[in-house]
Amino acid sequence: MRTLLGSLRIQIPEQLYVKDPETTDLGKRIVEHSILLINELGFECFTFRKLGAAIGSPESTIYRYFENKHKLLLYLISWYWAWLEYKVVFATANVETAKDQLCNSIRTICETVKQDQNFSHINEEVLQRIVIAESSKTFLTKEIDQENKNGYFKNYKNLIERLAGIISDLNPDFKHPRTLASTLLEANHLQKFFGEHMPSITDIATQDEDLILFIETMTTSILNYGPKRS
Amino acid sequence: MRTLLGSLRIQIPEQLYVKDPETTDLGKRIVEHSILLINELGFECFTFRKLGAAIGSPESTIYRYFENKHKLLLYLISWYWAWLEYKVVFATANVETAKDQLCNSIRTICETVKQDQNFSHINEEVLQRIVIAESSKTFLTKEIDQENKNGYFKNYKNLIERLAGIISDLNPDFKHPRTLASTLLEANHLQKFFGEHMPSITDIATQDEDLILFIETMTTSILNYGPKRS
DNA sequence: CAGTTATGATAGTAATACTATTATATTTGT
DNA sequence: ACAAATATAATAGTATTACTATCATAACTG
Repeated sequence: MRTLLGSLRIQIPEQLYVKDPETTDLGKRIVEHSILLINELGFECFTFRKLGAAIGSPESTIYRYFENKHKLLLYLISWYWAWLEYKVVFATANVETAKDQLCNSIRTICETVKQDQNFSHINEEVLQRIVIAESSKTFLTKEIDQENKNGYFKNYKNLIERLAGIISDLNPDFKHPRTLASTLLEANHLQKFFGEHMPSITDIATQDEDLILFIETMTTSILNYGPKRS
Repeated sequence: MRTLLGSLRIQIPEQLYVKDPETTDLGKRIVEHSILLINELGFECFTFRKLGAAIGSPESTIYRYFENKHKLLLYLISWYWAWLEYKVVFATANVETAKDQLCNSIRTICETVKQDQNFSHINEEVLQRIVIAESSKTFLTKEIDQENKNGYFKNYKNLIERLAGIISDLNPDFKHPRTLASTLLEANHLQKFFGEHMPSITDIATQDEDLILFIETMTTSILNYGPKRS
């Protein structure tokens, strides 16, 4: 992933920030420490004041980069979706069959991120934990329709679209490629969270393999079964 | 459903309230109007002060029934899970095959609630909308482990356990009945939400039938495919 | 080196999430 | 029927949050 992060820039909808944090050291420090602090405190207890304290700047400075903490979260989660989409692109490049492409994509999505590819100021491992615990809060709001219209969820949609494309390649008759894509993406988060915090309602170990098996089986079986005119 | 609500009481973990709201008129008014107000404002903008204004009582009175708005939400969502479990029990009673039991359960879970069975102070139709948009906020918090230990999610777990039981009856070899149960339950919410607010990433019409078809197909195909030693 | 821009330091405001106090109803026991 | 207990109303107060505003200074830019 070194080359990826070295040469390609993760594109974030510019409506999500006031000033692009990638353009300054301070901006990068804001992003870097917001990830650590949201993970540590949870989004509800996270405040710009605390973030300011963590980086030694007043909260008013952070407002020059992000309008509010909700948009900062949207920014971080958007970053993750774009990053994940690139990982999926790489994982499916030069792969012959759509079946293998889908398996590789699922594996990419479900694999717990390991720290080692962390060359930028963004700690992807911690960011993934934020995505698992906080990402649904970005859209489960009363402002969803307006924010969706504003393009805040573009990167999420792109990822779903890409997965749906692979699904359709594998089975062009399948009627719900997008629904399946978003279901498997979110099921991954949900089950990871339950595995860690409500183990009694999971049958899945905390290792990745078991969850990948479930999601792979679910996906391939619905695609095999779905169009079969029996 | 008349008899159900008339004779059976929905059991809510008593840790969720300070004083049982079912025991007084005021308590019922608090519950009734909290449902309407959370639906109207969204959970973030909902406050005890506004709820007090809606029922003509000071906010301090509401604190005598619920410790805070998070616990009030937990109470409402718990109520829904218990209610849904009873609906599943009725929908599967006297049904011969596990296959039909599962189909009836899925139908019960996925059907959009219609207002007519609203005999109590609880408007189940509106409550279902709250469940769709807000229920994941009950567990996606930093306090999850403690709250889980305290039994706040008992009713949710009961429902998952019941569904998992039916799934296991249908296919005793299937390794992930709980995971499948929680996945289909939450996928239902997610897709209903996306269908209404982010239609571009769904292939599912806003009618129930299409979503039920997807979830039924997903469930039955993984159960057919899963254990098949091919 | 003047002018712009970014940041720091500090203050202020309305709203939120409570807690506390006291007065007044209402219910309950005898 | 009346005292005692309890529930609710009315009101006030506090720390924190989510901002907004102002001004000084530092840093970069033409």
